[in-house]
Amino acid sequence: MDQSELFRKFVDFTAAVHQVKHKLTRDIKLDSVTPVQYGILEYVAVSQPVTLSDISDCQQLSMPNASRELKKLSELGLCEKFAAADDRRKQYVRLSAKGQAMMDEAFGRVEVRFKERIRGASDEELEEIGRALELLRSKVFDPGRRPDG
Amino acid sequence: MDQSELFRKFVDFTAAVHQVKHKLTRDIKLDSVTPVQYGILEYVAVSQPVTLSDISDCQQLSMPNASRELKKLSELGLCEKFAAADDRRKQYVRLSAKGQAMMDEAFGRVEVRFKERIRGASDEELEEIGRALELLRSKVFDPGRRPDG
DNA sequence: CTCGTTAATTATCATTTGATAAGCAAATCC
DNA sequence: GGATTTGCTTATCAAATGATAATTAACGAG
Repeated sequence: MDQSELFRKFVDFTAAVHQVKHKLTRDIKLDSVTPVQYGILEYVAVSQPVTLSDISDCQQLSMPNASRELKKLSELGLCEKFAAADDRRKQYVRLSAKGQAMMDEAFGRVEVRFKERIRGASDEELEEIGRALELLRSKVFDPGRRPDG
Repeated sequence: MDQSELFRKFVDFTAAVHQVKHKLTRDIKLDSVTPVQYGILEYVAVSQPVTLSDISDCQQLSMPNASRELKKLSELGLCEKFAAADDRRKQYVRLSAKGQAMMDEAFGRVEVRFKERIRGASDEELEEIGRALELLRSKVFDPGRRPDG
């Protein structure tokens, strides 16, 4: 397997991931929350607490736009901001109880679909899948990875 | 590894894939083409020839919106439509020479970045990565997969 | 202390995107 | 052969998103 062949697999794979993820989550996105906002909530849910800058970096939003969307989410009562102890410029963000409940419910529904999707896999296959996820995560899809790292 | 643990890995993994893909392609998207249009071009490039309906399904666009965006791409000289021989209602789409050249160039630039990213991996690791991609592709991320399939 | 930098906010604007209604021609069904 | 369905198109509207400039407050270096 040379690198170019691997690249073709990579392209194909990422397209498939994107499509499958979309299928699993399409009608999950609660009303009153736009797709971008849902992405933010998902990110906060997994990585909280995070700063505005984290959101901006990881969700590829400019700071002004991230700030705007977060303000809306706060107004909806789904997120809370609180000042960082160490640096008073920073705003940490976490889900409110309401936001947490909403995301728990959303993840729960996605989880059901995910399980349908892997239904029929043996224990051994599940192990295999888990190992493959971790392998790719560490060797290819580690967002922090720098070419010279 | 139980299914719920696997699900958590899955969520984490898809987020990472999304983020890495974005990093690899962010400033690739040529001017004069919007992100949605770039997505269409990428899809057509990989799967051509495709029908309007295929694009609508796979890029999650309504038919009217898919039609509109494709019209713009045609006007830019990046795509060509041609009637299907069997069914005169259908419109097949493929890249024009110009569009193909543009996508070749775009993929080429992404490929360079991808190779930087996996630089340092041994031949054996590349094999491993390739196998992992295929495994996940077939067992988890096959977009066509039906729960009862 | 001052200067430059960082984190975030507000305001504003253009563009992109999503959604809907209406229409047409070709295919399919009875 | 008339009704229905499919594949696509056009037009239009509202909403979401992206981009920019200007501002504030806090931090950090010298």
